[in-house]
Amino acid sequence: MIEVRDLHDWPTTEAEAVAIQERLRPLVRTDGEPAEVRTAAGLDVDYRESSDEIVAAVTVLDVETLSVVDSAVVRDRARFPYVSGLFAFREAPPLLAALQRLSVEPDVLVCDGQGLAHPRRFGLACHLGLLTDLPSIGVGKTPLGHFDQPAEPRGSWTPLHLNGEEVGRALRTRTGVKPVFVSPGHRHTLSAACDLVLRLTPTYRLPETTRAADRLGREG
DNA sequence: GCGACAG
DNA sequence: ATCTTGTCGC
Repeated sequence: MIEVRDLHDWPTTEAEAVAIQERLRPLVRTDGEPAEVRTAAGLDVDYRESSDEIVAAVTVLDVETLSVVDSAVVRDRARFPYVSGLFAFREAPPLLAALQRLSVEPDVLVCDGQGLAHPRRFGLACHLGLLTDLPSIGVGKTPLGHFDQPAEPRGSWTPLHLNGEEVGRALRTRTGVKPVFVSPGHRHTLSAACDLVLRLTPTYRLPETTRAADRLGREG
């Protein structure tokens, strides 16, 4: 079973949330990657009409066949407003609860959002990876930072820069379609993260892990 | 004052 | 995130 480390209290104010990010950022490891990735978890959150109701969905896929081998859904009420840069304080609590309900421990977490591509280098993927101590990566649909357009063919990429640092890549997962934005979360390198995203993306723009979690959250 | 702003 | 029209491609 996935253990969630008790590294911080859940904040009420933005200042408290920022302080937690600053304190935990040095604990993130950006080296290494899983020795072998047999299973990958997709994490996604669905927002309902009240905008206060949120549904966290996690699906574990066999990386070879891309079939779903485990899943969990948690309905909750958001306890933190949406603030760019403080995303995790809104989405992480139900996602962690869903992760704890899994019976299969995935080799890597594929998060819907950024990892190191974050103003304080502590995006959702870093936060979830650190609290579970699992390898994690972020795959965002919208960039946080600046990039040049990668070449048209699938697999092409360009660096994603933020505050003068290279924090991730704009990666073309499908020829002629706008790229996704990949950055390391915890215990994972950037290049291995991009390799994994391409393996999880044989057909569409977004990884099958994310697509499966999105579908599950929409139903449940 | 103006633009930027993960989901 | 969600809303919404038009266009392209399989």
